[in-house]
Amino acid sequence: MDKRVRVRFAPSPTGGLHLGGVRTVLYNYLFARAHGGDFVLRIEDTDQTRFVKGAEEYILECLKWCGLIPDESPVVGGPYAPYRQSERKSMYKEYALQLINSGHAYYAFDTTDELEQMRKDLKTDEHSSVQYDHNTRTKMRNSLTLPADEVSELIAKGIPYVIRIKVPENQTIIFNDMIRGAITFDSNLVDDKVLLKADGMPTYHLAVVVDDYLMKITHAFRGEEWLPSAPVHLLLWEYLGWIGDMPQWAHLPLILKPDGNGKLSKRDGDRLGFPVFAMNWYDPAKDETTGGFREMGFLPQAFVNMLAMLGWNSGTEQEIFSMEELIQKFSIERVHKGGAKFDFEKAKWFNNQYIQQTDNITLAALALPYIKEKGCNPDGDFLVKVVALIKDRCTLLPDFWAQGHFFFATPETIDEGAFKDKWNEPKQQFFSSWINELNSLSDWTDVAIEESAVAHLPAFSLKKGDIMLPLRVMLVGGKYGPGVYHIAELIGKAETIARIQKVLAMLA
RNA sequence: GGCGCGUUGGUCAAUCGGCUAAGACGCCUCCCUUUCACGGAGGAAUGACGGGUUCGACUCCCGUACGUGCUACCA
Repeated sequence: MDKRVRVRFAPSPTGGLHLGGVRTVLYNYLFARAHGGDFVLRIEDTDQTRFVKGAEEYILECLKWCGLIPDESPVVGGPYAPYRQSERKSMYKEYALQLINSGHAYYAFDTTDELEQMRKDLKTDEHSSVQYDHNTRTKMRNSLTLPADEVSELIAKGIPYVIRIKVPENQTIIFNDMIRGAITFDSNLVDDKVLLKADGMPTYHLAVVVDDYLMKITHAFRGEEWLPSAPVHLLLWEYLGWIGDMPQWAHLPLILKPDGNGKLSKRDGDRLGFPVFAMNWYDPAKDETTGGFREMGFLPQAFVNMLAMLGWNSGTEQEIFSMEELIQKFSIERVHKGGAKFDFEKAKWFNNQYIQQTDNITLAALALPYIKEKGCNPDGDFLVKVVALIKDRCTLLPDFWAQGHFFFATPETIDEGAFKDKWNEPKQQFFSSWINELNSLSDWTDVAIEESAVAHLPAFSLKKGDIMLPLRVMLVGGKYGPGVYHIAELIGKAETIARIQKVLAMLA
């Protein structure tokens, strides 16, 4: 008896795909999969002035990267095509007209200037924002105030008009939100939203309702910023005679700035040094690129997992979930009501967790581009060994270079300061002498190298601890990295000796 | 200004009337490691505030404060 579950993600192609957007997709996707339903992607490109070329392709690519593939979309099509609202333009007017005929909508001929004037004139200290509603519509030029013949004359003459919804007076509009429960609005405070614009395109308000109906959407999840316009949508479902088919709503909490207040925006990312978009976004109009999580070195699984936990949790202590587990355990009812401040440190922690649980061969392939970018092209098996050794200190993919560059190339800079004040003659002599010993070492393993060093130390009255730091800096360039002898083993005999000699020469 | 939504440590958060208020991130201390990291052991909340209801409230109700969203022929 129950209808097949159908959900949708309906972005407008105006720019990069924001964290919050991806999370909305994710929750939609998880819900659809959990219920054996369909996940559709619908492009809401009704505002031609804000349309950005390439944005749609970018969104598709983001979804692909995240593994959130729609079942129906402008590219793969589907039974309810087209999936771009601009291509559905002709469908909307019919419904707007239907609303006019039933008395729930009307034509309005007010120009932008007239609207502005009205808002200015009626503005008071108490009401800083005046809306076009049951109160003001009687003072404007519309089919409610104008004689019928004049209205048809204006239309016949091609005078631009919009169609507005006629919001009823003194009604309480109630609807149930899957996350927030019952939400109540006073219809007197709801304005007569434009449904059909002068250019013939629908506004979001008409388009969502018509398309959700036509596409048989059963559950509509969207950002909390839509809550205030929900009563308009509700009224539309009712007036169009579709109320029985209205989807169940869930308004998702906002993702907020880590510091200060407000919604997280692209600017905050730039300012605080972390991405806000899923992938790099190039804005052709401004000729600038905004960084994304993908390019910063996040694994898509970690990114998705992190997003899932931002506003939802399973009620257990588990934080790491595979997509399959998320599908199984996610429930919209457990989504938080309050907005969450985005914490980039926690995001990085998720990535580190995924790096640790990824096998070294896969990891080597993921790290390789970042190493090639620096001009090195290590052998595959060698890279896998290096990855195994340094992965626990890597959080983002580029860290494989930062933490392992000395495996692929001789360090360019040497942090002499790290050991120079304790450098002395015996140490100088030890290293000069020891490299000869190393040269004849047949068993080149970390254990053998260490044994060789330990055996050679007493002759110079030195202890193991005396040479550890200098040796490390000689091989690595700084005070970091895995075990020194292990590094020596991996970079090989010739390179080890060469690096020691090089620094010795510098110090002489 | 109006309306909507929210409010548990710095952050994400568990708790759905019994709390000595989980856990994670981050931070700090110590251990391990003669590097760094990992790992291990610890440290830090008078549950925004004020009233109710109740044997008992972080949990329910009301008010206040604060935050946030909307208030376009943008979504």
